[in-house]
Formats: sequence, structure tokens, C-alpha cells
Amino acid sequence: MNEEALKLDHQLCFPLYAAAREMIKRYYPYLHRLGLTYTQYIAMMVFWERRQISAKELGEKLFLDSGTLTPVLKSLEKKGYITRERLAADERVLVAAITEKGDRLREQAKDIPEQIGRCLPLSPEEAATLYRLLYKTLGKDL
Amino acid sequence: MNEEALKLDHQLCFPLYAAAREMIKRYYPYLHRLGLTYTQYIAMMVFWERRQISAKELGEKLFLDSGTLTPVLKSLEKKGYITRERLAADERVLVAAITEKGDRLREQAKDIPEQIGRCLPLSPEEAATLYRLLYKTLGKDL
DNA sequence: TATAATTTAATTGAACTCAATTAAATAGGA
DNA sequence: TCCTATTTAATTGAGTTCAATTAAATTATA
Repeated sequence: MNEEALKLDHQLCFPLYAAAREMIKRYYPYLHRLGLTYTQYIAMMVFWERRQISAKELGEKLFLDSGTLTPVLKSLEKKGYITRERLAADERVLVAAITEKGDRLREQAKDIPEQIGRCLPLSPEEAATLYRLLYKTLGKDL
Repeated sequence: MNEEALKLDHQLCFPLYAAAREMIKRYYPYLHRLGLTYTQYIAMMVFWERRQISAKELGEKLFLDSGTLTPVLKSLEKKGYITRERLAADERVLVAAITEKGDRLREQAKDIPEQIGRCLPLSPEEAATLYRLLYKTLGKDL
């Protein structure tokens, strides 16, 4: 009988779960000013890079399914940052694309990563290691 | 102007957020059999170790506030795994304590950590490093 | 070509998450 | 004591998350 295995302190899942939520909380003051949630923010990050993307591919990139993504995309559309259109060649496919207003939002967001990074209690080397190990748990060896 | 800073691939927050959700998904088949959610599971883990704890202290341990914890504790009480009582000496304080049924649940959960650990694509050393760095981001240097 | 299987989003329902507010109890100070 | 500040949970509301289901379009197969 393993007495130890079920202790919270011995789980990897728990600090992962807690650290993710604490990290997202750090973004709140910055994102709230822009009227964005964290989920909307990482979606916008993809649009700032890609201009347009199908809902399916966006879901794969963000590890989110349509139950989460559909309302996020509708909300970003409502705010005017993206458009949502069906592909003529295949009506199943929803393609979302950034608008000019979405481009302008980028300007207001551009300093957020640096501001967050500055108050993280990790050295650059530690952050790099953490980054690599997290992607490894995601099955993406770097 | 930093073109790179806002790329999803350059964020530490994103793999943290994604890896945490993927990790919790791994628990689903095991926990669903027991009728528990992940949040209920980590709360039970504390009771298996501590027998009883105030809502305040539990919230500090799990990094969760009363908005999350109140319904979780009510649900565990409803399932018969814990009791919820006010402290006579200070009626503000809610003390939750494990029941015998809660103890028996432990038996059914005891193999979960090992089963999860076995399919994690990390070496024991990598897992240890990840664990340490996650606690460090939580401000708890080990 | 008809039918079956697959793909893609949307919907549904239960639960979590958190910021903000409220309410009740207690502690501290005038 | 009386009044104020603090502490502790509960509540509220908006949004996320995901399993499961549904619906529509497309593709594959008989």
C-alpha cells in the first residue's frame, strides 16, 4: 500500500494546475484594461501572426475544442477584432480572419509579455527549461 | 517595436495553460469512474492527509477562493465524503472533515497517481525539475 | 448514384474559475 | 460599551472548459 502516492505534495499535476491559474491571474490587470480574457488574448495572438485560420486549426493550436472556441470567436467578432466566414468550397469550415481593429489592438498589447516576464521569479535559463519540459508533456519534443 | 514578443511560441504562459488542461484531461477516465471531478479529487487528497481543515486554509493550499471552493465542498458533502460545520468558537470559520466513506474512497483512488505517471512522456529527472520550477513560479522555493 | 462514414462546428449541460459584492461574526480602538 | 475595521464564507455574474450529442456538409464506398 503506497501511503505517499496520494499526497498533494507528490503530484506533478497539482503545481501544474495551480501555476497555470496563478499565471493567468497575473495577466488579468493588463488584459482587463483591453477588455480581453486570457483565452481571447491567446486567440488574438494567433491572429496577429496568421491573419486567418480555420476554427479546426485554431483549436489544434490552442488545445481547445469547439465548445470553448465557438463562444470565444463569436465574442471576438462581436468586439470587431475578427470576422467569421464559411469557406465557399467547403461550408463545414469556418475561417476566422483578423480585422484592422484587431491589428490596432496588437499595438496596445505589445508590451504585456515583457511586463509579465519581468515579475516572474525565474531566471531566463529556468524559464527556458520550464518551457521545454511543458512542451514535452504536451507531446511536442523540441 | 518587438515583433516577436507576442508570438504564441514565445510565451511561457501558453504551454503552462495548455499542459495543465491536458494533464487534467488525463485524469478524467480514472476520476469519472469514481464520480469525482479533478477539483474535487485534489480537495479529497488534502482530506486524506489532514482529516479536517478550514475552508480558508484549504483555499490557500489549493490556490482557490471561496467562489470555487464553496460549491466543491457542498458537492463533496452531498456525496457523503466530508462534513461541513461551523467552529463553535468562531462562527465565521467553516471546518470540513472527512467521513468514513471518504476514507474508503481513498482505497479506490490509490493507484491513480502511478497510472498517470506511467504514461507521462518525462523521465523521473525531468519530472522532478518540472515540479521544482512550477513550485518556484508559485513563489514557493524548494 | 444511393447510402454510409467521416469531418467540421455548434449546441447542451454540468462544473469550474475568479472578480466583485454581500453578509455575518469577531476583534480592536475610542 | 459602541463603533469601526477586519476576517471568513457565501453569493453573483460572466466566461471558460469539456464530454457528449446534434446537425450539416463532404467524402468514400457499395
